[in-house]
Amino acid sequence: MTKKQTYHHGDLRRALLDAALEILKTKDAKSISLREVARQAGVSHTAPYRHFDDKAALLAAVAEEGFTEFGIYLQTAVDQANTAPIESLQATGEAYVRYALEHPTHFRVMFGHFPADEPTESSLSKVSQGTFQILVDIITAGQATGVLKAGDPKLLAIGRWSVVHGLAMLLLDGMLNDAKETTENLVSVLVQDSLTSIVLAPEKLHETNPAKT
Amino acid sequence: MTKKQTYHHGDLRRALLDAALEILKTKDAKSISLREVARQAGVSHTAPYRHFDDKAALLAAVAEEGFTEFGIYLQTAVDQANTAPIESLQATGEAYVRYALEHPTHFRVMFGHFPADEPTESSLSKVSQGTFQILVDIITAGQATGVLKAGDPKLLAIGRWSVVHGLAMLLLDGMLNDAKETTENLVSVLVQDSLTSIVLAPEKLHETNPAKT
DNA sequence: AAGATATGTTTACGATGTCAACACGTGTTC
DNA sequence: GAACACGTGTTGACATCGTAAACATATCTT
Repeated sequence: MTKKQTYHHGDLRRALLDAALEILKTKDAKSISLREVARQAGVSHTAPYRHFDDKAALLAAVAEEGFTEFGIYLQTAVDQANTAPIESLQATGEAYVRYALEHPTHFRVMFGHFPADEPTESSLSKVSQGTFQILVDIITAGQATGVLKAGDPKLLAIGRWSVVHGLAMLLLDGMLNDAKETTENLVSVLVQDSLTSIVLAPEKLHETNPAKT
Repeated sequence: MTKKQTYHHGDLRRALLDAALEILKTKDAKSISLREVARQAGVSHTAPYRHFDDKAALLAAVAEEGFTEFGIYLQTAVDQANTAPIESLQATGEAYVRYALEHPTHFRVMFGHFPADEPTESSLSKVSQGTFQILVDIITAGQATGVLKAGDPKLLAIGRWSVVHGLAMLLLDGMLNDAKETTENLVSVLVQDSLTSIVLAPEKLHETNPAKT
């Protein structure tokens, strides 16, 4: 008997999130159902209501976990890259898109459940802000060492964010299916290209191994 | 009697699309229901099936119309702008985001219903390809006159596309709600900034009224 | 005029999100 | 340790949804 046959589950909230993640491996975010999540977790179809206000709240929690994981993913990319801001930006940019492509359904849940006009105070948006901060920090550092151009770091970060987010979305939506290049190449080239708009010495960008002059 | 009380509707397909568009003014794309569309059009709830395979097909048709309208919107922006490629790119970029913000629900339907891996042969993707072509043409022209840098125009277009699409999406998702700037300013500045990566003489970019030298 | 076909309706089914009422364990208090 | 409140899970119900089948009516073809 592997199951603990208690009436109470122990940590149903956790189990429901896991169940949702499991289902997201197979199904689209919009075709997922609360009842299916409950079924997957082995509980009755209304049990989730003891832990989440409604279906949207469950998905918001899934999204929040996604952002946390996503943040770690990006931070890892930064840590593994050269400490130079340019390489960091390149690495985070590629990692951003890679994550989206590796976790397409989760990624969509993450970005599909924000109320565009409400005050952004939820813990969800706090977490996503944290992820965004990674970018801001790199840029601030790059400006300090004079590698990146001056300007409001937040604004510049939004610019970087837009590029990779747009690219990720277009790829997820299959809009770029008939591009000749490998997706990997496409991403690498476009991210590098876009860096031109923030780097002070663009001519260095296209050296594969940027050497000091 | 304003209604033509015929049993047959006349152009129910059209009416259903209009009904869907009408509902999209109020409701989110994911919470729209086929039955509600039928109700709005004043027909029974299964009537739509005489014109669309299923709900997804109806939404795909809505998306297709969106892309057509979107294409006209962008083309208008191009036509009204200076013929110079840089101004055209700036204008299309801003128009892209503006359209998304003015028609948020429609925009989401447009980009929310592509199967990411299937062969892109639907008439929907044909239309969206056409919209994309506007960008490619501008870039090709700009390269011919030596204003824009060399390189595969399609690739460069994807780069432009990514920026504005990402920006639009992030704005729609409310991820940039606490930016200090006006949305309008934000878009204008970021689009202009991003143009650096494709223009040959970036120093000219920041003149408000670029004069011939 | 007659049959074929296109277009709309009625009815029905299973699935879904959510609510209300109920049942069971666990913790708290005397 | 008994009584009880509360947290957590279940059952049952309801309106709504997407969709299929059977049916009805209008229009087109000949």
